[in-house]
Amino acid sequence: MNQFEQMAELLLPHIDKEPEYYETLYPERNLPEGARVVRIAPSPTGYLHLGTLFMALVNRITADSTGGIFYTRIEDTDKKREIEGGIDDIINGLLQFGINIDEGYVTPTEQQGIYAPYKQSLRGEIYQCYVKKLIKEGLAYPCFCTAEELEAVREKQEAEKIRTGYHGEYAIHRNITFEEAKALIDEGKPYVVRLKSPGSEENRIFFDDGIKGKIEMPENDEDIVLLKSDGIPTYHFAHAVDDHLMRTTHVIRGDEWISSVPKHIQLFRLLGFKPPKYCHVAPIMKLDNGAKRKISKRKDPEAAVHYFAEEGYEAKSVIEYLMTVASSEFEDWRRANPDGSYKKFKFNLKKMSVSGALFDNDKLNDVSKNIVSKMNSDEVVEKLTAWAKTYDEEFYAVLTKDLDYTKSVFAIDRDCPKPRKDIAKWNEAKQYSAYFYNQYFAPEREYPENILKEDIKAFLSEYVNVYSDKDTKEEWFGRIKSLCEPLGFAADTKEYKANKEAYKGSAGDLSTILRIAVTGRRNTPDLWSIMQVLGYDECKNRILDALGEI
RNA sequence: GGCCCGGUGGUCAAGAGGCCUAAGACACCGCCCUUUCACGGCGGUAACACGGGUUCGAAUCCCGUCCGGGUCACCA
Repeated sequence: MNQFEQMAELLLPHIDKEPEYYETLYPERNLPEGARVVRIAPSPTGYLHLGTLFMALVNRITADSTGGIFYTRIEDTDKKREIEGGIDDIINGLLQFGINIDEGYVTPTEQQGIYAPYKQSLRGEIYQCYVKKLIKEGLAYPCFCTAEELEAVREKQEAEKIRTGYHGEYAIHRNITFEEAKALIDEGKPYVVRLKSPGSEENRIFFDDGIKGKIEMPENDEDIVLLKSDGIPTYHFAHAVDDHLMRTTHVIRGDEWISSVPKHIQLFRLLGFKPPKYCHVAPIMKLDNGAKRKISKRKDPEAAVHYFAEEGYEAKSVIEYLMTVASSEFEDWRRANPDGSYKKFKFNLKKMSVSGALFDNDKLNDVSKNIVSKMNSDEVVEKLTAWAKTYDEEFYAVLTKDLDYTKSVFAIDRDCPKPRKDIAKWNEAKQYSAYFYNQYFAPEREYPENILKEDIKAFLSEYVNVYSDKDTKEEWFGRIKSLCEPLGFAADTKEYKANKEAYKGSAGDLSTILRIAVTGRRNTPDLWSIMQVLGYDECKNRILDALGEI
């Protein structure tokens, strides 16, 4: 045994498998030409985040567009930051947004696929096997530096204005001998295993990013950590081993990773793996006091995807919006395919924006209003009550007290060719429908200023006598018209516009008065429908009530 | 600071040297439709960061400046 082989046995005596074992255990995939194998590799350090959802979506549609595979892999290599329930939240969250998973953690508890396990904490021996190989080849070594020592080196480098990091002559343990290592280990000193980087800053590496195009960078010369002192791999190393063994073809991830690509490519080469195609996606940004910045879990409520559910956005709306961000071609496609599933859209990574888009709430609302407007009233009530049940119990009780009534409320101006678009999210529904429920009906009747109080009073008191809930819409409006002339109002709008001086107002003004009397608002859907839903007694009471106020 | 990436209306963006007198969508404004509000239709305001090149011709190619963003861990 040479020095390196001795070192390998010293550090990883329990590893008895050769890489070939895993190469055959996890064979190449048999997929049609062009099929892309992609993945999302979340770490359970927090709740499902908008950025993660977006990344999952982009991966999902990449797989869908190429007949490939989308899998999940849990990167739980950081014990310190892990939170309880993190996996559940992320996987369930994706599922709730309709992002189905082909392989890996298909549900929070169920793994699927032959490349299992899909959780890094369960793959320790695999990583160690490859590390052992590297050590044997003299490409990795133990480093016994403490955090303090590393810090001291960095300060020195900063003082001397040298590039910081564990490289070259600053890589203290780079040439450690077997004997030295053994002595330190016998003393019980903790250590990490580092890569003995053969790279040089003088060399350039090139790669063709699937989104950003050609990128050139200095080669990696840092002796990066492969195995942490607890024997768990770092992201870099786990990425190389897992994405190779799981036969990932395209690594689609946030562009904060771009600067690590030289490390990753080096790792793949040294390990004898073919690097995947890297596709770096720009993050979703947020405007903060005039400055653009990456959307942050800590500062922005909409960063945690829970926010959208709480507000009452349909998962579909959020996805639809994210699709418009993912591809500028999507909206055109949507116009051509108004009812098709977004999954049918032929997504092209190259068309993605290279710089981060600002999260646009107006746009989300617009997209969402369109989606809600396409729902029929049954669907609206079903979704709305489901939302209210968990986020607004009181409203839920009000809505479900008489479900048929609620359905008729939300059927107004809806099950028709030109449905209204005034609800983007369910938490707006209470305000929208308040005057239909006496619990919430608190009218502040403000009549148009150009109409005299006495005319309002006269009209309302006349109207209450002729009002019938048996009228068709035409008959109903006919009654309002018939009250016009006697009160000095124009029955015909065109006539009124042509000859305003001759009248106190028009039929439109009178129906506005009625509207205000009945609903307390000036802006409502079709008044006749509203009065039909409210019913004769209620309408009459409200009109009388309004009359009493004047 | 080093290394990367980027900069077209308020926002998202189309744009690959002449089709650009620069699309489209959101937002905003106006008009039409109309019993209100919406919906719908029509129209409008508004942009190639700046400076040098290259070229007959530049939003597009090159250089510089400025401005944004990312990254420099035993985090991912």
